[in-house]
Amino acid sequence: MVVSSWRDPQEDVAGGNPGGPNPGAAQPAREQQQQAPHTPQTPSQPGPPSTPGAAGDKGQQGSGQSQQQHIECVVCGDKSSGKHYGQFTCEGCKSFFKRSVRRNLTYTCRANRNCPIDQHHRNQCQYCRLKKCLKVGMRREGEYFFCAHPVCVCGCCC
Amino acid sequence: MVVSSWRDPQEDVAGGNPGGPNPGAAQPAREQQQQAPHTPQTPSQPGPPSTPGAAGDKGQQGSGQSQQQHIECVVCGDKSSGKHYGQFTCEGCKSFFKRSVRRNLTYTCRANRNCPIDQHHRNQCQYCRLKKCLKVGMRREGEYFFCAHPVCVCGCCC
DNA sequence: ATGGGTCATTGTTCACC
DNA sequence: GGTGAACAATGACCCAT
Repeated sequence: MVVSSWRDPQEDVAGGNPGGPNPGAAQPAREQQQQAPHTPQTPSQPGPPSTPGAAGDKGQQGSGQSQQQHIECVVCGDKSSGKHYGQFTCEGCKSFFKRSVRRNLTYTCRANRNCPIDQHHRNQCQYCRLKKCLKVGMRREGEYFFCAHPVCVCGCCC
Repeated sequence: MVVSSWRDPQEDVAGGNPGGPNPGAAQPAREQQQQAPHTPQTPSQPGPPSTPGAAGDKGQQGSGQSQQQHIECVVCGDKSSGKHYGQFTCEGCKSFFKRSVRRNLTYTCRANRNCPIDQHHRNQCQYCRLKKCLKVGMRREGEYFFCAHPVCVCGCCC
């Protein structure tokens, strides 16, 4: 099923690079960490306007809906697995926030602290990722309950 | 390690002070200890067996031994430390493949492009080693590289 | 439904050659 | 300058409540 990417052995080895959309010389020393998830799946981009962070409704599918709503992670836009620490986030951002908060981790941005945080860049700057987690309203356990607002205006929790 | 002289117009991220000119302390304190040594245990991959005839040939549970199964690297036959880039490989071939692919390295065989690749000869011809890596099905698909854009527009990494 | 744990897998580092 | 063992981070999956 695989192995189809290998070409003529007479050719250059690196020429048969499987999916190297990165022509040119080697990258500078900027090899930040990236992650290859176990099951790389399409991010299913056509997300409905879930208006993350704006509506605190929990009734996303309260009734017997069998079809699952596609809710985006408000941090990186990946597929959300539910509400975590106050916001709809993916498993990755959930775990990242959990680790960061529980261990009081401190990060440093090597750029200008405005790195884009999306599904493909979220692991490249921990500082900016945590910054965005806090910006969108993620809160550690017990601080806020059932409030999806980045800045609470409903008075239900803070 | 540049741009360390800028000031922070924003709020702190982790509660601590990450803004200090401390480019070396990007990584958090290391204290996690649960990381057991790599014991290649039976992968509970729900997906289809990616290596039908290459990797799982160790008869690993024939007697239900609690001792760790010895899984060979499908490239060189050394001891595998788990599945890497789609196949069971050793740490050496894992790192070699990563370096080769990430940096688009080009190698040249000085012989006839059929050098034997085993544990003791794997470093003698990079061309044939990478050739075998690809032949056995190693791939970097699903890996998140710098960005998904053909031409990076994010400016943070490329 | 959501916080927390697990752990396979990837990324990073750096003696060593 | 390449290699690879050791270390660290990530996130999909599972469980408890």
